[in-house]
Amino acid sequence: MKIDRTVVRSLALFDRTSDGDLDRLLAHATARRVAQGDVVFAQGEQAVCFYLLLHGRLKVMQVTEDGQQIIVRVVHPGDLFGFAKALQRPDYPGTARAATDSVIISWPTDLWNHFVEQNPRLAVSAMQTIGQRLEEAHTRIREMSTQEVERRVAHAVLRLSRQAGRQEEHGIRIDFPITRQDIAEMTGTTLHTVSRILSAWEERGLVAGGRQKLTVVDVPGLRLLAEGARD
Amino acid sequence: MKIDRTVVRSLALFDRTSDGDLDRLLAHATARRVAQGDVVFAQGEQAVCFYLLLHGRLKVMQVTEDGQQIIVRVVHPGDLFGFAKALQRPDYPGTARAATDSVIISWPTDLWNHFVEQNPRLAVSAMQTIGQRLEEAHTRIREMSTQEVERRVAHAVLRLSRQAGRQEEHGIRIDFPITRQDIAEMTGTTLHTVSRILSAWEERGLVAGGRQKLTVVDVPGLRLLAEGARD
DNA sequence: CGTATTCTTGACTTATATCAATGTCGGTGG
DNA sequence: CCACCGACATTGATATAAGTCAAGAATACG
Repeated sequence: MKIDRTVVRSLALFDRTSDGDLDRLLAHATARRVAQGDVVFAQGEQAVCFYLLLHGRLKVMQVTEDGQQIIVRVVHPGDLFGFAKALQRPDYPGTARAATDSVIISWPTDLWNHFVEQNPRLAVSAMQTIGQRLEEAHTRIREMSTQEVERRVAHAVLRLSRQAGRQEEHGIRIDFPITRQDIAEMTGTTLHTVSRILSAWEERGLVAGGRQKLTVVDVPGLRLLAEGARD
Repeated sequence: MKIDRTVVRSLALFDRTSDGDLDRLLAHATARRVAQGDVVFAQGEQAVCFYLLLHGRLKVMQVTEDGQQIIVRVVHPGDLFGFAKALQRPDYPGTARAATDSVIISWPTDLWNHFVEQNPRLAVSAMQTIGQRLEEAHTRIREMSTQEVERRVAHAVLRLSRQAGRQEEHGIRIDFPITRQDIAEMTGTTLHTVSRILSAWEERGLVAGGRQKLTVVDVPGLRLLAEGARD
């Protein structure tokens, strides 16, 4: 599949990369379409490639030994993912599955160190990307340690509306199919609790739900909840 | 204060750094002693320096708007910390406090990008360091999402005994002063619950406690608990 | 249409937080 | 050197948020 250079060029990751360097990077890259539900790589697999999402959405999941599942993160267009080599790991720590039809680029992992060493500015960019991800993880830890479930869910939904929201007539619609179960796995709770919370919010006119759909109707109202307003 | 080059040389971070490069790095560095309880940098402060811990232990903490505190991580000798610039942040996201008398090296933040760009192999090392930290964070998220408090505490204690343990007559002693409150803030629970759990463990001969002290007596036993053995 | 997900809702249980009181250690200063 | 004080720890009683169990309804899809 042909790589659309204008799309790649516009990504923040390559802000400071020269056209020449970009060409050299793309020379070794492969683009690929993945259909909704397809797995890009599975937990425990040998890490043969690292990836960049051009279009669509992916969910990265982990399963624990006892079969419990959590969503580690949602991959948005422009995000690097599956860079196990940066973590000194031979295998992928999670499974990446397309939440909607998507387009990805991949490189062989062997090239990671090479690219980073040849291309220090890219190294800085990549490091900032990972750094941001680390900060997100710490935010999540902080929320899970100190906040009750409803606030955590409120934060998660607001984050999704920011990162994957599309303005629609009645509010901001999360632009990919997402289940209550997904939200539960993102916030460390159960689908039952999420369902109850969303029902209550719908009652109060904060959101509008539906099967695998979610639209935030009243952003300020939700934000108030997220910031921990008492009653 | 004079920098001990042999100590620095032995760190994994500089594995692949040449002697010449190392000299150049250290030329701009400042070493400093910090006493127990001292703050190296505070949450929200302008990030003027980034640091490397040579000796001792630090706790990195965050306080939420509503005053709750969590321990983001424990810094061990050889760890980089306070590299806010890698996260594109102007300020420190947390507070670093010496848990015991420590020795640190610092560099001005301005030099971070410079060093990384001049020194691609260091970039790779640094990225691996951050990557490992990311993975630790994900582990913590996974544990908080899926495991009950006792298992989380067991994991936290085992991790500490691995990273900061010193073999003693009756077991592996955590080699810096640590309170029940600290453990609570590391696992997202309360000091009461931690106290109850540790008392129960002491009863069963798994650990030996004491004021700001903790010794793991029966590692396999604790590990069994951590892995989630039913009764 | 029927079949399979996804979602809702109610009743019940339980882990863990909260509230409250008391105990103990270890350093400081009189 | 001893007494006292503040920080840390223990432990019981009670409250409650959220999980579990169970059943059914709605929606999408083949």
